Amino acid sequence: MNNIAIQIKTRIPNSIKPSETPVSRANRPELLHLRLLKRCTHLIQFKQIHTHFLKKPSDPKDVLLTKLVESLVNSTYIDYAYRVFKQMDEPTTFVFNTLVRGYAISGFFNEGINLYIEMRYQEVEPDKFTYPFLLKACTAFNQGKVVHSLILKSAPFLASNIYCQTSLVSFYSSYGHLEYSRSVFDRMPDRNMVSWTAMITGYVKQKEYKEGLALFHQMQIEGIKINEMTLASVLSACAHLGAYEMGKWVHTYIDRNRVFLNPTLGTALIDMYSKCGYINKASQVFETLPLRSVCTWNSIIGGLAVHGCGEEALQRFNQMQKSDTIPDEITVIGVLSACTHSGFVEKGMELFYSMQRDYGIEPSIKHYGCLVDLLGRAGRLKEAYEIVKIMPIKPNGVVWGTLLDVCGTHGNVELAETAMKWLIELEPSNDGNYVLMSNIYAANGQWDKVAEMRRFIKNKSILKTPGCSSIEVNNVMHEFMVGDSRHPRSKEIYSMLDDLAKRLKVAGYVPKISQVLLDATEEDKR
DNA sequence: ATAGGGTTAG
Repeated sequence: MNNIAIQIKTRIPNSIKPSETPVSRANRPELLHLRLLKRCTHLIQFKQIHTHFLKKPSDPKDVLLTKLVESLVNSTYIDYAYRVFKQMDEPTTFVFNTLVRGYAISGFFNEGINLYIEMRYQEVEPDKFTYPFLLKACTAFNQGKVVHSLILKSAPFLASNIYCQTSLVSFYSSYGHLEYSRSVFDRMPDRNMVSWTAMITGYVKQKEYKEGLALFHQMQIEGIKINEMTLASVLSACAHLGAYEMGKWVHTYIDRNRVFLNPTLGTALIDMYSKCGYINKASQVFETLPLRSVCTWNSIIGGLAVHGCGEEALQRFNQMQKSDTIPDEITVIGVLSACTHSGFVEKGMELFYSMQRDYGIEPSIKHYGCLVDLLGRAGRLKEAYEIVKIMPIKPNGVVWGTLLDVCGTHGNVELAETAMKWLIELEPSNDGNYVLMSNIYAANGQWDKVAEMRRFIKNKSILKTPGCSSIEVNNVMHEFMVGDSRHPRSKEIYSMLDDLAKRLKVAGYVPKISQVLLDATEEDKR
């Protein structure tokens, strides 16, 4: 840590004591400063060089200060970088850009935006680097729109810059405005792999998985190169859709083209197999990965958890800690979920109450949600309700919904009603809650309450989300809704379903109809 | 010096 200070003292004594020997050509202090700057990691080292430089500044002064600002920003010492910046005679576009970037990556978004304003006041011209950085400092849709108009109005020569445009595509999609992303994307004169990937990722992040995959297919038709980032997004779409064939195709592509399975792509692949129901394949991929990140571990642990492989999930958790990977809050959610799905109640509680001490992770509302589920599914409804009552974070709809769900499983109508009261406040238009409550009444034979519930739903005009499922055939995703007749071969499909139902009946399969809403005919329930 | 990536409780 003090190496650099020692080096300054031993290697350039002439500038510490200026009266001694004259500076030789081979020992020019400004070059030494620059060389030493590259090796700085701690703030104190930067300060030493800075102080040393100020005592005997070499010309031009701004050259070293610029380098110093850049190094400080890259080491996230943003406040000190600003102090150095203030000492400059004529800050350049580069320095302003660097500071805007520094503020944006350090989370001081307003400071970043203010610095851009300062830049324009001082009549320093923005360049092609300025706006991608400025967009990183934007924290609201409207701010990004302003930046977009700034580009169009005050820097029209940048409007067709691929970096600025890709930044806009990605900015708009992260604020949920895919139509804006798409309009920028469609107007781009040149699109490369990065811009296509940004647009695909935009769709995937906004849960428009089918559109994301469609764009990926188009990207391939147009012969654009793809890389591991593209494929990670595509696999995420496959995971959410359950598009197993497409996911397998990506895996084959990776193998055939020797795409490097970096931790991100590996994680996406594991998650795809796991969400498609192939937990063994997920484990296989996990084993073969050369590098794993905390997300990789989280994905396999969470996958094992929901597949009911609690023992294996706990083993992975131990293995993870032995491999010096620090668990994060998502890891804990995965492990708690493993305990829930395998009935390890005590183990789960132990983890919950020690997570702060052992891992420095403060329980979030999601962890409390897991705890309620853990106790509730095990039938310990009283304790689950106690947690909801005393938890330090205001319980949200998920927490009350969890409680409602476990009340259904264990037939506690009274507590279910309590949960429902809160859910009417917190999630008034979540139709699933009303259906669940109604089913709980039905299972308990309280048909009058079921009818009351139904009137309530009708009065509040709550729309039931249509049941929807999808299936992939020859790489095309087909969506089906309840009562759907949009498919060109829907008549054939329904007659096939009838046939299947008959054959299931013959085979002794009994559909679970006890909890179907209301007093429908036996036939409809089935 | 710039743009794009994976995992998260009912």
